[in-house]
Amino acid sequence: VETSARTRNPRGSGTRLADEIVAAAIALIDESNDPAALTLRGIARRAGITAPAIYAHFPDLAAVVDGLLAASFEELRAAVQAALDGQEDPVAALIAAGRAYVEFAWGQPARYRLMFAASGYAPDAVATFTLVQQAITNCVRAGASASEDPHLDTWLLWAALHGVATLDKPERSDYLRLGPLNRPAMLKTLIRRIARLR
Amino acid sequence: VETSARTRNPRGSGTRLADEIVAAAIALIDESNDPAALTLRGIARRAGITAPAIYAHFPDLAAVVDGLLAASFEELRAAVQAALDGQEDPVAALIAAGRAYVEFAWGQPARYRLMFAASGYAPDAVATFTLVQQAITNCVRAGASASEDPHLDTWLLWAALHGVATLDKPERSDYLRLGPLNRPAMLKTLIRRIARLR
DNA sequence: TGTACATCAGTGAACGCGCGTTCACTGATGTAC
DNA sequence: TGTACATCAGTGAACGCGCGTTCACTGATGTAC
Repeated sequence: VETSARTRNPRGSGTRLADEIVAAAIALIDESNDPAALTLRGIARRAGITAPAIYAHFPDLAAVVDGLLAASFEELRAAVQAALDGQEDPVAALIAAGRAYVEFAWGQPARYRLMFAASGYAPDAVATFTLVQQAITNCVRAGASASEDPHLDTWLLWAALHGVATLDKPERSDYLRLGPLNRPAMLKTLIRRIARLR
Repeated sequence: VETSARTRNPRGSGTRLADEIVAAAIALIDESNDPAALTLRGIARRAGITAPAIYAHFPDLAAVVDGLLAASFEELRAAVQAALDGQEDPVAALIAAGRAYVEFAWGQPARYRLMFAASGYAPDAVATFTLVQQAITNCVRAGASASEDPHLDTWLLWAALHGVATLDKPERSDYLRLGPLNRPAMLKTLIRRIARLR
């Protein structure tokens, strides 16, 4: 809830409030950790405006959510890209990319779930998929992976990362009586086996 | 929506309507494919009773959902158990179990998502986890798996299956431009690599 | 066998709430003269 | 430089809806006599 009065945007502000609305939606779902909290009125409250003001920028609630999803997929892609850029060695790069992916999901679990619960997510995910596929291909070229089908193996790896991302919220794992598991090492093992790293 | 008049349950019916209410909740989420459809009024409509009648059997909506979750985890465990029982060879058994797990999720995706979105799911999942761990251990004993830590590998496999279960709804995969992937073979490959089958 | 009655599974009306969306409006800002 | 005015970002009240939950009740069923 915003207390101080909002200063109204200047005349030709164009998409400025639109961006603020999407940012408010992101903050709302990330902080409440509950996709059901994503209501038009809730977003408006978070943005410090009244609900009808949103209609000047989006036709309806679904359009705001679309904006949130587009921004989130781009954020995910950028996180994976940054992880890849930070490593010289192709194996280290692939593992860093996997870790970045999972950490994005752990960092904002409700938003991540929403991204992949929506039925039309795939086009937005292709860019990230391509990054991972290229990372595996780089491992193969360097002689570090025995993958015979990087495309298929990217798919398998993606599915596994998605599973870790959504199943293994660290605070839950105690219930599964997993003992003192070493999470980074586990993730590395998973990536090594699926991507057939040597 | 039920049209004909319901015949009222006999006197000492005990948990009978309670079971019918849970069954109605399951039918509702499975058919609507939308967790938001799980409302108390919706469940009552589906069960052919009025909403207040539910309160004689459950304290509130959350209790009905708890009943749905308990029944669903038992259904999942039974499906995996049945798959294991149908195979002599331990490797075939493990693969059949993985397939049964994923098919349960594909068969009722909204319900499966709800099962693992709830924060306290883990105790209910332990029984199934134990089955898979035993299946891997059987492979190791038969000399068919190189796993050195079946508990850890069960965890990795579970996460991967969960990822396939929730990411790879078949009707979506075309968006990801996966081409004509052979799903059963993919799943088998994934299980083989993670469980280190020979 | 027949009748009065207690039981209790389920009903129907009502409540307050937050929701998405609409509509007429207000008032600060930039521009024309 | 000063004033009238058009623009338009955002407001406030209102709508109908489905929700969870409450309450007093009804009426078929089983039992006591």
